[in-house]
Amino acid sequence: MKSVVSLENLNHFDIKQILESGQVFRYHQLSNRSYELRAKGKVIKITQQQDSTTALIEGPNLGEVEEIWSDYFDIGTDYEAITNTLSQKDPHIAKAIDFGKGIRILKQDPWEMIISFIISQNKQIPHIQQCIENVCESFGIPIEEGVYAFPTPDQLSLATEEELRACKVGFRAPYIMDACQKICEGKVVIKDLYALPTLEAKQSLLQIKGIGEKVADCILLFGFSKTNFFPTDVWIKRVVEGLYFNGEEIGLQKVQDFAKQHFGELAGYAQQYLFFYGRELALFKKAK
DNA sequence: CTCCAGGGATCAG
DNA sequence: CTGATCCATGGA
Repeated sequence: MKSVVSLENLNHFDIKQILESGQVFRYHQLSNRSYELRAKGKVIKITQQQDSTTALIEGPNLGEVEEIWSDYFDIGTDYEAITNTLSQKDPHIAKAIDFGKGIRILKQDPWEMIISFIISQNKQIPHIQQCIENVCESFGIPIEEGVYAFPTPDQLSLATEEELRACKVGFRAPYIMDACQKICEGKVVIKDLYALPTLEAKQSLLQIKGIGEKVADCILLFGFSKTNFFPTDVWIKRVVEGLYFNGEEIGLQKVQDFAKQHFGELAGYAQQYLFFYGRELALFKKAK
């Protein structure tokens, strides 16, 4: 049965900016302020109303539980305070925030983040999205016609390497298998990672093949709300070098060090604003 | 055709 | 420890 949930009294909430800032993959635009989103085992249509302070969430079998979605969209976090603090750091981040002040960092499923960002390495965003859909179709349970839930660890652990390669994940197939194995055997325990000190949580994730510095940071930021991490990919590196170092190539490590000391505990939020700003305006494209 | 993508594992020095 | 090379796949 069709049901509707509404999020009200929203601020710092722009559905386009939230979904298109690179943190989430299973969505597509339906119309101007309306998107289909596949998350939490559901397919929803989310539409931001004209007044911008209300968003309607529609879909089958949503139940009456609004908390699920207000948690997912991080409604409890005070973005006014975050953006005020960050904007005072320097004019560049202030401009990036002004450009994308409706961004929020979603609270996504950690397991889905693990697999999604393993797939993401050395791929373009549309390819990542396609591969994830392939994996869901092959191993997830159907939600509705033609749409499948993200497979659980148990479900995905049944996949053979050949079946995974058929999903076009290429050399990442063994990485996915290793992630399934370590989660299912309890070598990496997702629930425990929330409580662990952030660096220990990261060390745990780094045991999984295919998870390195950047992928681990994405998983921690988007799946575990560890908002002090600053995932540094080729894009954010170029943006930081372009804005803060006059376009000079200072290297990955120095970009990370700079972000950590400059943005401190809010580095993860800063990364989202800078990523969306740099990517949306196509600033600092390839070096040559 | 060549180059590269929200990188990481592996190998060479 | 740092740097080069390889890894599938698809689009520019």
